[in-house]
Amino acid sequence: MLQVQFIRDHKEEVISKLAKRNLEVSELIEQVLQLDEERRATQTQLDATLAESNKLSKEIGMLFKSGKAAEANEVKKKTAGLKEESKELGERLNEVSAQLTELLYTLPNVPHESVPEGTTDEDNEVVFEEGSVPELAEGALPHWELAKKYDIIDFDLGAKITGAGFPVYKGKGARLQRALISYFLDKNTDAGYREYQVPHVVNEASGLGTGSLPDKEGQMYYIGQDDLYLIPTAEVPVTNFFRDELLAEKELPKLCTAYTPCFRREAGSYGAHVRGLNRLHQFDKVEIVRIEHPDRSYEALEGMVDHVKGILRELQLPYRILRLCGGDLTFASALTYDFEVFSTAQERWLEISSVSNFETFQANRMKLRFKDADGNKSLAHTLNGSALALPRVLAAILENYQTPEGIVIPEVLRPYTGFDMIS
RNA sequence: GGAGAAAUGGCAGAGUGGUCGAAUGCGGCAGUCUUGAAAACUGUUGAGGGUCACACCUCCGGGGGUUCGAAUCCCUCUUUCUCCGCCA
Repeated sequence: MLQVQFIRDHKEEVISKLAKRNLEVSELIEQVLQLDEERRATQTQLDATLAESNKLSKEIGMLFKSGKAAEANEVKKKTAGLKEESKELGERLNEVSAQLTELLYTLPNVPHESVPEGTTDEDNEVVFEEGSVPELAEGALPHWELAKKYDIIDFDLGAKITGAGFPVYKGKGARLQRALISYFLDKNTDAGYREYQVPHVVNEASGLGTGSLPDKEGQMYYIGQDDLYLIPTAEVPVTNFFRDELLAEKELPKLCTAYTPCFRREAGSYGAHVRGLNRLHQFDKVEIVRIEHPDRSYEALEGMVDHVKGILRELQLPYRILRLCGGDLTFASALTYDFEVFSTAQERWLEISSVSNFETFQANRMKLRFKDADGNKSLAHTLNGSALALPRVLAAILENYQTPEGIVIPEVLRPYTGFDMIS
């Protein structure tokens, strides 16, 4: 959520920068500013009314104490109107504030200046590319065929017990999955991230904090009976550790990593591009989250990008990095780098990580602040990234490492799998 | 799931209707003393809104109510603890 103060001070800048997201918000901004003014005016009126009745109450208290009951009762009469007035003003204030918040919730984050113009994923800017695409032998298969051939992932079994998009990993497939999780977590903790295991369901406040709620697309699974949401990513529980916190400046940065399953309804996405592991309702992901000082958040973002690079390099997968254009940027993000691996048998790029700086957007929603040595309080910056999302990495490994003899396990994973080949 | 108790500032912990944003202790910060440090002593130290700055307003788990006035009384929700039941 953008800060009202910021919108007030940088109105034109907000409008022109949001135009990068192909949004025309000048009217909305006017409404916001108008509501904000009304809110403050109402607050001032309410404060004055309350001040007056506080004064009278004290007077009554004094009179009663000194035994002047008659005079006290006389003063009492004066408070009736004030009470009515403050009640009305209070209701109006709540209403205006709610309207303002609702409007602010509809405004996405202001893109960073380096975000390229554009409307779709076609306009994303390739900023880096590395690794070579392996030459596959004749008869190379897509991962869903390989999964069947070696009996390591069972989509039908998952469909039977749950539904489409909930695969069952079997035998060496399950073991490889576990190996990847351990490997990623080790890489992250080696880089200074503290490991967490977190709940896989969150409450509404947490969803609002990261911008996952309001959930207009119905992306999250909702458990109505208990008013909880299945997490779409570990970002939600982990970032919300710090909701309503006032950190000391020296506590920054906070580096966290967590493995969780992720649940996404993905309503309306069907077709060839969602085959196999390409898009699932439940998948595993290891996430990294950072809470940063505003002065260092972009440095941190680049550091996260380098970190993910290092992992892909070790796995020896061909990958590229995209800087997302304004039209493709997610709601809360100011700047996002997507990582894609090349899946050889499908001959397409698969997104396996998304690394973003949210600046103060989430911090403002969740009141995540820090205090410097002089006692000044500021919103912190939040960042996160996948390191990494499992299923597509698995898909790429299966496809890129296939040989006529079987699937070769990447060197770095062998200590974790305990085998070097799936055949 | 049933019965009971509790939730106060960074922490501990007073406060049961009136000048309480809240005693006291610890912690933090600043100073005195000291070559330096510790100890001791002195001062200071919650958050949000609002203002050029004051004033002023709000906040004692969340929400609602009673009252001229609520940390204090009532209702409700959440969480924690104790006991019982169930259970990986």
